[in-house]
Amino acid sequence: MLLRMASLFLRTLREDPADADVPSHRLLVRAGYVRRAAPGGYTWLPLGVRLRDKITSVVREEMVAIGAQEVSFPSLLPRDIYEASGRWYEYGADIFRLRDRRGAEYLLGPTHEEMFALLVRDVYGSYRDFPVTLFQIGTKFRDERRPRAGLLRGREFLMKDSYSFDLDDDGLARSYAAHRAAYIRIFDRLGLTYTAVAAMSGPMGGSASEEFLAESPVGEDTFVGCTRCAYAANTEAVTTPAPPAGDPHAHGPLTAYDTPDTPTIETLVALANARRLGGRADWTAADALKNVVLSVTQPGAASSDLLVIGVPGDREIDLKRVEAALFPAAVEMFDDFAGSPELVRGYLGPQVLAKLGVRYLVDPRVVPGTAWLTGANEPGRHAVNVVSGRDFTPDGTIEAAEVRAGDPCPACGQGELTMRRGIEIGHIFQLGRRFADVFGLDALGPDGRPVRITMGSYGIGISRLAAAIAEQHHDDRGLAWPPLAAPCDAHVLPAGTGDQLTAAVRLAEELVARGLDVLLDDRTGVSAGVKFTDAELIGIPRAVVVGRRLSEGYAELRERATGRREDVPISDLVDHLTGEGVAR
RNA sequence: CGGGGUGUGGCGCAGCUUGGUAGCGCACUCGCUUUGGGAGCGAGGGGCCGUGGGUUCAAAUCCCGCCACCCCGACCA
Repeated sequence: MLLRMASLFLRTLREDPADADVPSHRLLVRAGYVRRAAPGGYTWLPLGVRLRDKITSVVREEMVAIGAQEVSFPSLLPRDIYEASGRWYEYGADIFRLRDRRGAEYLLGPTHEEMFALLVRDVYGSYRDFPVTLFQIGTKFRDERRPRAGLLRGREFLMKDSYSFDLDDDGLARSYAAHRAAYIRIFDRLGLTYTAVAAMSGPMGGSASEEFLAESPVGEDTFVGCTRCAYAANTEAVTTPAPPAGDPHAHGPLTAYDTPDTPTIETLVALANARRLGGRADWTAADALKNVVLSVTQPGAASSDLLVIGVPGDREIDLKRVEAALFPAAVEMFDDFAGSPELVRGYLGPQVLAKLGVRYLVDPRVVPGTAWLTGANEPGRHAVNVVSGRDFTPDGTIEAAEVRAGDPCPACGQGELTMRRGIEIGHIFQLGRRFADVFGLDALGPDGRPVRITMGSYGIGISRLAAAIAEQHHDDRGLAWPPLAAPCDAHVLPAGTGDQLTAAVRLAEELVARGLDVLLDDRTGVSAGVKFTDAELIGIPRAVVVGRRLSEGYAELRERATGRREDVPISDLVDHLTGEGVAR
């Protein structure tokens, strides 16, 4: 199709919008793709709609290619369905809720597992019907705490979500693998640099789970890779290798010392070395056991429980990892020490927790037989030789400590972990039977007995994908779309006062007749320089400048991404642009 | 939700300290010139200064509340 800039609803901005910080947001607004319309909500302008449609087409093609069938659900959903699955509460404040005129409660769908499970239950009943995979492409709503970075994190966004329904675990594994392969094709075709990492499954529950992260300095996810093997994981999913356990009775007796004014690990270690506590002067933060008090609230619960987590003193607690480990509970740092005098802030040790009935979880490095320097549960006192398995017994282990670059790889044990940042563009996981159990999603088996269906759930944030592509494909002049994401295949722009416009229109029409989408800069009274800068800002992969060599029968072909320029006979241009050069 | 910052024509900003009828650049309209790298000259249109209250003869400017946005920390496609 032909887009004529003389009439296109578009106004490019010469300056960066003040509220845009990340490149994708800045450039998408400046180049006239989107405009902010509401907190976390964006208006898509004609160029943006075309961009979105191109990306959507690639996603749709690959979903159809693995046999998925497209449906479309409403966004306005009744409360009871989400109450049945428990997510009315689990999602908490992240859900948009509203009432109709009769007071009935609704939500704006943040994702649609429940609806798909119910749909399949209501339509299909026989084992012969399965497996089946359905998907939709539609608007999702989440009341994000902090929408940011334009399209990267909105409260209303476009998402492709699909769901597989299988009779058994092997089938689910096959559906999952098919989606994984489809996602790889989608992100490859859209020109993204990305990594699939092991992930926690988040609010949907379930087991096997991977996130696709597009590498970007503005990404919100930190993930790790290994220097020696192919291991990659979200930091929340990183596991800590445990050292071998030792003999709890091979240590000297627990001894408490006065350690005034040592509420932090730093001050404690300094004092322990200065006074040679336990007869040694080589204490480090890693010898101390840091005990952090958290307040844990189960979804829908009115009150919260105390939880103490013990980690080596040289590590911080990573609350994101704790929340992932304790999901769906909400976790906060506990700060009401005044109201709980038995918990001595700065001098807390695990020795008393069992007596107090407080749950105690430890880092996997705190194995039985390890001896620690830790609080003595009195202001200004610490104890040495506090031994796990002798002086305290944890209720279990938890991945709560921060992950650091240089940590050993949990997969190969040889390499070290490195940290990178990425934008989550896709998430796939094996849900299992959680929703099928809730809604009684069964198929009648060949033996006449019901078989519980197992589900997979797979998402791609399409509007976020547009931003992620922009993040990876731009320069200081503007956007530079990969061919399959670009709103048009070619940008034709006349530069000159003579017959260039006529020739450019003719060329554009020929290209359109050959199936290309063409952006034609037929604006009059606009200097060539303006057209060039706008073209570079908008970022169509290839531009044809019909200019000063028109009289010789030549036009200039420009490649946006590389900056390559070449004079080509106009008679050859159509073949040039429609030929094998255009990746489909 | 905690910390920091900002709200003035469509966009980017000045004006606020020291109250006195709102200004610059871009964009937009008209005319002439210009036309391969964000053109020049001239003439124009457009703003209840985020919002509500207060102080004052008088508030963009001072005071209080609220709202929104951006950045940094706790969640997710």
